Amino acid sequence: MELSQSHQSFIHTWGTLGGNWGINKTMAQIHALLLIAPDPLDTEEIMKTLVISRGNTSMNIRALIDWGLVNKHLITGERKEYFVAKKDIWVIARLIAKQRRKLELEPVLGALKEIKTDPDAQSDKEFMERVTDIEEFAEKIDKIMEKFIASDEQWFYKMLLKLV
Amino acid sequence: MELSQSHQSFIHTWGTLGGNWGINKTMAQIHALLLIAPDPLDTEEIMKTLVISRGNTSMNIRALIDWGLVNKHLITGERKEYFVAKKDIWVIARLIAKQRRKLELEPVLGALKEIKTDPDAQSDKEFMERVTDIEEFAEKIDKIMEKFIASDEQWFYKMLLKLV
DNA sequence: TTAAACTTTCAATTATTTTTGAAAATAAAA
DNA sequence: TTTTATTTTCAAAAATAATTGAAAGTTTAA
Repeated sequence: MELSQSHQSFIHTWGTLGGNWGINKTMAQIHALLLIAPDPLDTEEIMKTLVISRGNTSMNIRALIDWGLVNKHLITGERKEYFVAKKDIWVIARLIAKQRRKLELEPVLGALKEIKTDPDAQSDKEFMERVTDIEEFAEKIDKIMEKFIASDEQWFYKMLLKLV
Repeated sequence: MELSQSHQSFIHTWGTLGGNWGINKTMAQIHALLLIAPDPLDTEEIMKTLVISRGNTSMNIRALIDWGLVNKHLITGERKEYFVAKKDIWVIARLIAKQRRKLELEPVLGALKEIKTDPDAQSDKEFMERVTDIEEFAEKIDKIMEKFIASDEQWFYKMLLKLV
């Protein structure tokens, strides 16, 4: 598959954004390619289009499937696997939020709670205050994300109306 | 300055979190150290406490000041500069959101708009739909961040009440 | 002025992350 | 079975990012 200029820009943009969001560049680019592909693609085609190795392609497709952003698509009579991306940006955002919450926020919350159990820390008033402030803040962000992840699109738009 | 176990954990945790948030590890660790330091610290003390080089320390303090997370603190009669971190987690969150919006979201919005002007793209119905969906979503996130950045703490708590 | 105190810069080094590609594993077909 | 098609793994290589530290730059004091 030849990529037009605008398709390339899109893949590049999505790749850069991914880099900022804990998704590696190749993973984001494969995702971008599948997002704009009208039909399911196989590994071979993804490799060739993005000019990346077989191993890299395989690993990152796997990751996309783990995150729930991409699904396998089997074509009867064909042996190899094809892949399709979920197209709804709302669904995509929720899936990404879910992973980031799990991989980043939860461990930090755990670590902060752990720190607060240290007797040394407890005797340091200022320090405890700082840790507690941050913990409470992180807890709130966690709650918002939880809500967001479990929500439907309507909730999001209602929220926007209230906010903006 | 000797760091207690809990202080070390805190600095480590904050450093890890920073890594996920576009802030480099050292920058986040210096920030963490200043967050829990009862008094302003000078470059020498930061270097020694975190066991990092002078150059690294200088560059990252500079970055923290650019982001608005840290302020210089001059002591009369002393020649060297001391540094203090803003302690209010609410203020910190807004300052970080401001940078991330500028460095990450805005360029993506720009790129998406650019892509939409390409005649090639405009004739590709599916592609335009995808790009437009993402653009509209990003626009909404941008608006929320703008609101958040300009808001006060009350706004945030009111929002939380509405949401959760 | 000059010297001392302190800060910044940046080329070179070191550490970390990503990618490759060939071999091993798996699965379907003959 | 055995062969062929396809996917996965992972050690080594390449690419990228972070860090050092010594030299250059600044600023203040003498």
